[in-house]
Amino acid sequence: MEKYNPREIEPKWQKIWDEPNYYKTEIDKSKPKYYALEMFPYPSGNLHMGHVRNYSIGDVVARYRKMAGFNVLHPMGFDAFGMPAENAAISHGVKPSDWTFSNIKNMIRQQKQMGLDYDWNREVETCRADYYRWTQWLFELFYKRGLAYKKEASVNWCDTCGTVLANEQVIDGKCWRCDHEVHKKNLAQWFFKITDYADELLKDLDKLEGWPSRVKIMQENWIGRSEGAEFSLQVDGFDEKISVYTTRPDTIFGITFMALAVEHPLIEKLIAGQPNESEIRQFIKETKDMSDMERTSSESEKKGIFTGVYCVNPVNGRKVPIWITNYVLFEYGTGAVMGVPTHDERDWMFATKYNLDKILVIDNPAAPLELSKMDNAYIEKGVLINSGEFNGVDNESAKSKIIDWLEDKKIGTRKINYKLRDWLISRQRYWGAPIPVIYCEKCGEVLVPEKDLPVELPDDVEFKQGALSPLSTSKKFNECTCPKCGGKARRETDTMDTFICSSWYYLRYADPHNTEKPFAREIVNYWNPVDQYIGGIEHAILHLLYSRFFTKVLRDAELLDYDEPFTNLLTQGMVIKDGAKMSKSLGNVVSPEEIIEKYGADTARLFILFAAPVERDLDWSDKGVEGSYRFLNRVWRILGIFEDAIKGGTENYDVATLNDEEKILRRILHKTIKKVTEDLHDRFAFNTAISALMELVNAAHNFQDKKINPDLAREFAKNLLIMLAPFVPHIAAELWSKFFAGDVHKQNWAKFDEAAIAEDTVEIVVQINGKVREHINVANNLDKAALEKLAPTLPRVQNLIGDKKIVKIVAVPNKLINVVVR
RNA sequence: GCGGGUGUGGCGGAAUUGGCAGACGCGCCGGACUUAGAAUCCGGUACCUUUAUGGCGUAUGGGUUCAAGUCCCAUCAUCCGCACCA
Repeated sequence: MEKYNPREIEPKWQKIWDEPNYYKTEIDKSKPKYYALEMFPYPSGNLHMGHVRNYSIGDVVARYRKMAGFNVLHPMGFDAFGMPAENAAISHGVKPSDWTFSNIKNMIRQQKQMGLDYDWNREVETCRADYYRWTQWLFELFYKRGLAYKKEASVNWCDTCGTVLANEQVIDGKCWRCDHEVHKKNLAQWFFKITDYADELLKDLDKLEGWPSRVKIMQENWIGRSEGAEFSLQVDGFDEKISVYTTRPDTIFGITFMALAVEHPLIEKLIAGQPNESEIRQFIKETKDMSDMERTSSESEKKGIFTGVYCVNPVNGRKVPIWITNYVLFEYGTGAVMGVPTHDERDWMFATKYNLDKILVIDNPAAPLELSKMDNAYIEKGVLINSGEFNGVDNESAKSKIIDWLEDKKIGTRKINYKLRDWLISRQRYWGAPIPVIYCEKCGEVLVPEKDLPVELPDDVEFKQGALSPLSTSKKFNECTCPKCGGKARRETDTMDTFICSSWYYLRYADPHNTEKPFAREIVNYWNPVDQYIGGIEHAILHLLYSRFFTKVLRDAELLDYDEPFTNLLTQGMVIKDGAKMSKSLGNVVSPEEIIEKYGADTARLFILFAAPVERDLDWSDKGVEGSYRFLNRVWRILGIFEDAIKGGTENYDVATLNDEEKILRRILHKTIKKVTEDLHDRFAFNTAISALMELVNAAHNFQDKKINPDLAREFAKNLLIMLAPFVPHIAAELWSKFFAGDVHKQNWAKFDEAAIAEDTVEIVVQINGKVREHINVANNLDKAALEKLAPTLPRVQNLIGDKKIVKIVAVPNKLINVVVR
């Protein structure tokens, strides 16, 4: 047989697979369906190793499931709107669409070079009008359901990107894309009301058994549900109340001051005419000028200023001073906080700094507290004191009792709060889906009628760094007539956050050419939800939370009939080299295309799947790649050695004719089938599946200088190639074509023969006091009682025991015997 | 600070349900083939010692158990997420 030459065979098979309908997927109710999906990429222009890892994992899953009898949907597409295309326009004068489409073309070429089994008939590109038409349609659906609204708010603004950002897209006070500091701006913006679904998004995390708990915990924290009470304090001398939210109603009798966020709307009224008004205004200004990072860091010093006004604690009538502070967040709760220094660390620090009163309301029954000796807030459990009729109640049960009492007396109410904010979806950018809204002087805000969708992106726009939305520079885009009254109107010039485009693409794959609606309900109900979603952990909140939200809204709109979009989620680890993530600045980038050129796609795939478990970070090793290449050569060579035998073998043969050595090989073969099947089907343990295949090939090497039974050789080759097919599709297809008819990728998955695995005798371990002292061969499945009887008769055991006494014998069939002596 | 993960040879990793620690691969050492090299093939490779029916060993210290990498408690290291959310 000729030498293994991936450069020749890989393009050969890729050409065959590229024929229009080779991977075409259709609904087939005779088989269980399986939807395997990798997160679609942003078309940056080139695949990186992270993509290679992602797609290699997905390809094994999809190819294996196909062979195992599932009707598999495995599509690919591009998350094609976004800033970089626009930056290319700004700096190189290239049209964003040209830049994007040429990048997509190159990435598809690279994906095909990897031998991935996508159904390209279903490809979606979110920047195409036939896709964003439906993104706009979905926006209108949200609008009609009261889930899209425009309001003026303090929002995150990134100067470098020249646009606003959602809370989820601000990481440590910095922009998720360009890493520049973000600051607050007051702007009228579009929001999606994700908070309406906060409770369900939280509760349904329990349904996601197939998700890593890490991701679920991150989402749980992000949603940030808390239970508490809301009540108001009357402002002394004003006809105003200050509403506060607290999770510690048990400390309500300990309020000694009131703390307001600098943005609190009541402040203007309170400070007008106060002697230190200008000083107060100065403090507010300074605080507002601080960066978000500084302001929200728990490290920063707590500062405040007294308004000169008091309010009244409704539970005990105590008059407490109202302060304006830098540590109360306007966005959360009511923007006002009750100050209980004795039982809250922040309040303690604040009260200490400004010499405010402190009242103990919870005592430690084990070691009674003395205020004068405390240098910290007491935040442990305890019993209420100084709390009227609640004295003596333990603080945990007091929480609920006090809320009941507040409700009874109509002072306050039980309240659930979330950290989750509504999703800010408008972007002052060009390369995105235009928000389909028209502003009419008479009729106000009007949706573009469905029949007029899509609102297409114009091309007479100017791209300038930092300028406002480029769409506002397009005359033909801006000027329009009102769909209601026909009068002069103008269009919304903001586009949608690209995370909206990616919140529903996995639905479009199911029905990608539908021109009547985004997708047909029954088709989506067949293919979706996604059975196995695969991607990076960086989307733990962003994309994965938004998609869950979309799914629930679409379900309520009766467009689909399930609750969660992704049944199982696999978060792959990063590809690192020399201890760091591959990056241009570190100069440790390995180009997938170079590796494929040198060793072939099969080697690249094999290495990346073998080198580490999928969830863990993968250390790139050039030597390791060579090892994978070596293995494929070994496979090629051993089948070459067996060539005549394989061709001369038959498929149904009498196993009894095999000699002992051949029986051992056959046993290893069937054990391997069992192991690989388990590793692929329920564990995604690709690394151990591959190591089992390596062991099998090593075992076959015993026959390199010997004659091998042709029937066994054929059985071996057939099953080996079937098992290799999902991992290394090209070499498997090529070798298969040399020995067998048909297409290896359309074979049924290998089945193991339980009888072949069973052994007559098994080796078990004999321990004395837990230490291995002897290995013996006994009949397979020899029972406990027999093993217990056997142990003391062994000469070695008798020798070692000497005159010590046997206290106990523990026997585990097919495993071990432990003789306990004293 | 809170929450979560991880810690096993020179390296990547295996041990799935508490049952022979180190599978498989890399590297290294030795051998075969070769004029020689490459490639390939075969063998060895945790550590220690008195070299064998030996001891010791899975971050550290303790515990449970006939038996612990695996379970429990504490500590250390490291990575990730959140972080003034009242």
